[in-house]
Amino acid sequence: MNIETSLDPKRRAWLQDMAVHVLQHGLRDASLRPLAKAAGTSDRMLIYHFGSKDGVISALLLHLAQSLTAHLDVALPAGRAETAREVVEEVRALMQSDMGQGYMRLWFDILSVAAQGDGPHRQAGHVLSELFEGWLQKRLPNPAQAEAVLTLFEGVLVMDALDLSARGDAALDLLD
Amino acid sequence: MNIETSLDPKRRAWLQDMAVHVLQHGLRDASLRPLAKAAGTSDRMLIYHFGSKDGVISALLLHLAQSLTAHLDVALPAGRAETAREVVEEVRALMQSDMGQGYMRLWFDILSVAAQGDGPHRQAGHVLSELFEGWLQKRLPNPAQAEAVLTLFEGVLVMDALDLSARGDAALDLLD
DNA sequence: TTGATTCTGTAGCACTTGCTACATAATGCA
DNA sequence: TGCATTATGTAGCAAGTGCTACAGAATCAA
Repeated sequence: MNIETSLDPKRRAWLQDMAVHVLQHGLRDASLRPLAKAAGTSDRMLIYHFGSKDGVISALLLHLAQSLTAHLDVALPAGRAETAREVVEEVRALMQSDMGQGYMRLWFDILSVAAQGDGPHRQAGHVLSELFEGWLQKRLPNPAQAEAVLTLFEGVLVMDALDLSARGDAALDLLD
Repeated sequence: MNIETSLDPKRRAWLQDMAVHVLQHGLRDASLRPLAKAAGTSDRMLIYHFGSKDGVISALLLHLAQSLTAHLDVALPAGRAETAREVVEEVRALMQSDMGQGYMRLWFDILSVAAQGDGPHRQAGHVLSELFEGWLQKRLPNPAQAEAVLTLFEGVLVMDALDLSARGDAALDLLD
């Protein structure tokens, strides 16, 4: 079953392809057959290699979390001196790209399942939050701000998802 | 078909019962047969009276929005002078109740579908946002704060949903 | 070469989904 | 009373769900 061979190149390729599919279509209707089709294999194979659908989704969420941080580091490298507001607005702008929109959909899918009490999705939420908070710490003029900025940014994200960006703009004034 | 007879007592009773069910189980697996069972009728009847599943869900979301504001007004009547932080913390505490948790799950379900571009859910998101923003305006010492406070509160809600309340606490300091 | 283990395709099962066909019962109007 | 509209139950369909059974192919150790 190769339960923990993340280095298996075939699995990596599958995860890569499935990640693309999920970023386009969301986690909500990520069922085995479409996922398998996106990966160029069959549902039978996914079950065989990951044990169950939950196994597939968990591996996929981990892979996506790593992809996101990689993308963030490339798009917005650390080191430039910025105000908290500038940092937030840069990430916010990044989230308007196609890739960003995909991650945003994914994020809300995770939240809605996590809010129902699902363990794996809540854990994925924690991982992503911590990754992003660490990323913020390295770029904020005052790293102690990271928790507050993270929370505020989540709110801004919600507003942007609802096409209510003006509310988010107003909230950014709290950072000055 | 009685397309707009919201006053029809039978429909109102159905919506009431379905709302209870949705607050307990979330919108995510709110399919016709369970909903019909909760309402004491059949899927056949729901389709007949609401036209389609979308018709059922739309009516249900509207009903739930009205219920929420009613609950909020009862639990936290306006008129007492409070700081912005006190207002937020009171609503936040209310959201920890069983009823509040139900609405929170509902809210994230709406967000995750709205983020995929679904019209009716996005509209429901707007309605709920505006209702809540108006509710905030009537209670904040400075009503102009409402937009920023709304955004911040959404972020706090996300953190609480992930059991990361400490992050939310840190963000509340921004209000002082 | 043999034998065991790992892989992969084809079918299919039991279930849930939204929705429809059809027949029947209830209801209001003439 | 007769008729037409409305209302409701029973069955079922086509599609999609996660997952399994079974058979055959590939691979590797002996």
